Amino acid sequence: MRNAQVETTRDSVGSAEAAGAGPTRRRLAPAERTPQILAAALEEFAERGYAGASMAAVAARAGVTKGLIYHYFPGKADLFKAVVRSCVQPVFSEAERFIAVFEGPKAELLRGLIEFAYARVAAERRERVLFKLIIAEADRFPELAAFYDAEVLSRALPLVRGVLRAGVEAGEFRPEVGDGAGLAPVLMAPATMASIWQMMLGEGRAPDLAAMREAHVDLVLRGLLRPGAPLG
Amino acid sequence: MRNAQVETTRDSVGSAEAAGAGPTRRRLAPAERTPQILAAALEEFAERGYAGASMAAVAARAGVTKGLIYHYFPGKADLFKAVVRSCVQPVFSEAERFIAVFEGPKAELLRGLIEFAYARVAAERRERVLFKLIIAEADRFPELAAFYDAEVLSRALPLVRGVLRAGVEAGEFRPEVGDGAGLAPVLMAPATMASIWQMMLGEGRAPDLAAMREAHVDLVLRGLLRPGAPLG
Amino acid sequence: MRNAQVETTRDSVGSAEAAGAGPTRRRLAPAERTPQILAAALEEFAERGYAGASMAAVAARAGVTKGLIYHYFPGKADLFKAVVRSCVQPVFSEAERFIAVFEGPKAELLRGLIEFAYARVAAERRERVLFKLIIAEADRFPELAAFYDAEVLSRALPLVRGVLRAGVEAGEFRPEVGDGAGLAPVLMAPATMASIWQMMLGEGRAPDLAAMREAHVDLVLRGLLRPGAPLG
Amino acid sequence: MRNAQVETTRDSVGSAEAAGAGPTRRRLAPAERTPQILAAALEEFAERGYAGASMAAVAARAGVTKGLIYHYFPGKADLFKAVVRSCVQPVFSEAERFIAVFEGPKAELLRGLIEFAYARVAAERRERVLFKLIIAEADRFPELAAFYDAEVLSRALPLVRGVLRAGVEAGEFRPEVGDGAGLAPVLMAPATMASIWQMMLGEGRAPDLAAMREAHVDLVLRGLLRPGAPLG
DNA sequence: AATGAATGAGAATTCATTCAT
DNA sequence: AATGAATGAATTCTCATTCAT
Repeated sequence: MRNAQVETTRDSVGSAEAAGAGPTRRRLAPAERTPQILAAALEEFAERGYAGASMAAVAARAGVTKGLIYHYFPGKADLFKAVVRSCVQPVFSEAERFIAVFEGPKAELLRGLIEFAYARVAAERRERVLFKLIIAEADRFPELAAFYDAEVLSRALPLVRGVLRAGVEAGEFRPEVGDGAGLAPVLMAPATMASIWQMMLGEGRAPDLAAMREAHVDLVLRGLLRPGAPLG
Repeated sequence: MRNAQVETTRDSVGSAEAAGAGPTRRRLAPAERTPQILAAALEEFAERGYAGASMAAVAARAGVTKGLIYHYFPGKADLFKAVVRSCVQPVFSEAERFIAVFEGPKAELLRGLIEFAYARVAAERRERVLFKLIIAEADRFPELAAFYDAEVLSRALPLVRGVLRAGVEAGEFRPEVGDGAGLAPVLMAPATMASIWQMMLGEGRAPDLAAMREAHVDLVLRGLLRPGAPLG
Repeated sequence: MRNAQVETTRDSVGSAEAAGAGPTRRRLAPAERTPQILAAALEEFAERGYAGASMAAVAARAGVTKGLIYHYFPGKADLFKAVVRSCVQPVFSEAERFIAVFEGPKAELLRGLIEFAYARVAAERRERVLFKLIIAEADRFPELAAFYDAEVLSRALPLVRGVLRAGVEAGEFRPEVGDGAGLAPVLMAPATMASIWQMMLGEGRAPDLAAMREAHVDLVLRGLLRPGAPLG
Repeated sequence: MRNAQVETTRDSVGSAEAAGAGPTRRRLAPAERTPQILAAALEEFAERGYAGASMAAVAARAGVTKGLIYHYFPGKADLFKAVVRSCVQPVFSEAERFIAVFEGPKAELLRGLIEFAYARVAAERRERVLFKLIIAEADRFPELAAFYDAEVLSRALPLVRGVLRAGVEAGEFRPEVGDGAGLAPVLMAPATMASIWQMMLGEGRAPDLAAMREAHVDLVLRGLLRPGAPLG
C-alpha cells in the first residue's frame, strides 16, 4: 500500500478539460493524437524553452496524461526533436514550390524570395521561437545542430545559390557572383536576424521590418545586376 | 533539470572540499569574491543555459559553497542578470575608437567595420555564447531584451548609420541610401548571423567566414557606391 | 522500477510489431498460449527479479501484447506464482528413481546422491535462478515459502534421512546418527550453497565445485562410517 | 526551473514527527545522521528488497526528507551498498577477535567457530535478510557480487582454512585435510543455509537450528580428527 | 482471442533556497 | 563572511492495469 506518506504530484486537477483546445479524453487514433501532442509541445517549448518546459505541462496542454506522452514519444528530447521536425518541413516545401513555379527574370525571383522570407518573419511567431530554441539548445543537443544543418541550412543555401547561378547564366547578374558560395548566406542573414530581433524586442523596438526589406532588396539588386540593367 | 545522461553527482557529502580547483576557502572581501562568482556563473550559464545551470555547480566552479552565493546575490535570476551586465561593456568602445580615428574614404571605413565585425566572430567564443543566452532567455527576462536593445543595438545601429550618412554627404554613396534606417540592420545582420552559425555548427559545417566576408564587402560596396566610383 | 541506465524504451508507438522475435500474432488456443507466456515470464523474472520484471517486457518476450497477458493471468503476482509452480517438478523424480534403483552399500548410495546434487549445480542455470527467486521473494509471497517447503525441502530431507537410517540399520553408519533429523540438512547444505555461490560469483570466483564435492564426500563418509569401516 | 513563483503551502505537519522513530528534525552532525539513515535503509531494504524499497520510505523511516538522503548518498544503489557494508563489518571483527584470542586445541576452536556461526543465525534477523538481498541482487549489481566476494567469502574462507591448517600442523587433524581449499566452503555452508532456511520458512518450519548445530559439529570433528583422538 | 490507447499512481532524482552554526 | 545540513516542491520517466475497439 504505502499510501500514507504519498506526496501526490497530482498535477492540476481538471486542467485537462480547460487547458487543451479539445474535448478529448476518449481513445483516439495515433494519427489524431500525435499532432495534438506536438501542438501542445510546441506551445510549451516555445514559451518556456527546452529545459524550462515540463512534460506534465505538455500533457496538460494536450488534455492527456503524462503517461500517454510517453506512449507516443520515448522521452523529452525525442518529443522536442519531433516538434522541431514537424515545424520546419512546410516552410521549405512552400519556398521550393515558389521557385519551381516562378517564371520571369531571376532578379524578380530573388526579390520574391527575399520578400517571402520577410513575410514569414512577420507572420508565425511560433516558428521563429522554434528557431530560437534550436539556437539556444544546439550545443546541448549536437543532433539538433546537425538537424538544423541538414534540414534548414543545407536546404536553404542551395536554393539561393541555384537562383544566383541561374541569374548569372541568364546574363542578368554580374559573372563575379560565381557560384554564390559566400553570397548565399549573406543574402539569407538579414531576414533571419530580422526574425530574431522581432522575437527578442517585439515589433515596437526591433528594426522596422518593411524598411529592412526595402533596403535589403534594393542593396541586393543593385549589387548583383550587371551595370545598366534595369532594377525592375 | 539536468538530463538523464548526467553521471556526476555534484553535491554529495564531503565533495565540497575537493570540488573547486581554486585555492579559495578563506574569508575574502566582497570586491574579490564578486568577480570570482561572476566568472564561475558565466561559465556555467554559457555551458548549460539558464534553466540548465545549477547554483551548486556555480558554487563548485567558484570554489565556494552554495550558501555564499546567496550571500552575494538574492537568487539565480539576479545572478544571471549580473553576469550578462558584467560582460557586454568593452566591445563597443573598440568600434567607436576605430571610427573616430579613421581617416580616408567612407567606403573604406565601412569595409573596415565589416571586417572588424567578422574578426570578432572568429575570436571570442565566450561573447558569442552570451549573445546566444540573451537570445534564448530574452522573453523570460524582459529586462534582458531591454538591456540588449540599450547596450547593443542602440549603440551599433547609429554607428553604422553615421558612417552611411557621412558617405552620402561626402558624395561617395548613392543619395538614395538616405539616413540608413533600413540599411543599417541589413548591413549588420550577416556578421551577426555568421557568429550564430559558427556557434551552432562549428567552423567545419558553418558557412565559411572568409567567403562571407568577401561577398559581403563586395555586395555592399557595389550596392552603395555611386555608379562609376572605384571599388577601392 | 527499472534503473536509470536503462536505455531502451519498450513500449513506444509502433514497437509492438517489431518487438517479439516470435512468429505469433494469430489467434491461438489457450493450451498453446499459456506455456508461451510462462516461458517468457520465466526468462524475465529470472533476469530481473520480481519487482524488476515488467509486464510489458514479458509480453514483448512472448510476442504478444500486454493486454493478452491479463487475459490469461489476473495480474503480475499470479503470473509469478504460475511460473514457479510450472518449473520445480522434474528434479525430484530423478533423485527418487536413483535411490529406488540403487543396489550396494548405503555409503555408496550417499556418495552417489551427493555427487548427483553437485552435478545438477553444474548444469541448469535456469533452475538455480529460480531457486534464487524463491529465496528473494519468499517473504513477499508467503505461499512461495510454503511451496518451497512442501515441494522441495519436505521431499529432499526425508530422502536423505531414509538413506541415513538405512545405513545405520545396515550397520554401516555409526548408530549415533540416529534418525538423521539434524544431519540431513547439514548434508544437503553444501551442494545448495555451492549452487548459490556459482550463481552469484560465476565459475571463476566461486569455490571450486569439484574440490568441494571431494571434500564433502570425504568428510561425510569419514564422519559417518563406523570406525574401521573401509571408505570405499 | 519553474520554481520561483511557488508560494509553498507549508502545511505538512506531522509526517516527520510521526513517521521515524526519532525526534529528529534539527540539524545533526553527519556522524549522527549517517547511521540513522543507514538504519532506516536497512529496515526498508530488508522488508521490501532492493527494487521494492523506495527512497521516500527510507526517508520517512529516518524521519527526514528525501532530499537529505541524496545529500548523504549519491543514489539508491550507493545507499544499498553502504547499508551492506555497514552490516558486514562487525561480524568479521568479532570472529577474527575470537580466533585471535582463543587458546586451546584447534578442534575446540573450530567447534567454537561453528557454534558462533549458528548463534548469529539465531539472533539478528536483519543481517540474514541482508544476505538474502545480496543473493537476490547479485547479478543485477555485479559490484555487489564482487563486494560479497571481497568482504565476505574472501575473508571467511581464509579464516576457516587457517584454523584447519593450524589443526593439521598441531597434529590434531588428519593430514589429508591439507590446505582446506575444498573443505572450508563445505564447513561454512550448513550454517549459511540454516540462515537462509530460517529466513524463508521461519523458526517453525525450517530445519531445527540446534539439531543442525550438534550434527554439524559432530560430523566435522569425527571427520577431521585423527583416528583415536578424543572428541573433547 | 487480441490489440494497443489511455490512465493514474508512484518511482528516483534534482535543485533553488533557507538557516543553524 | 562562510559553511553545509536540511527542506520541499517539481521533474522526468515507469508501469501495472483497464477498456474501447
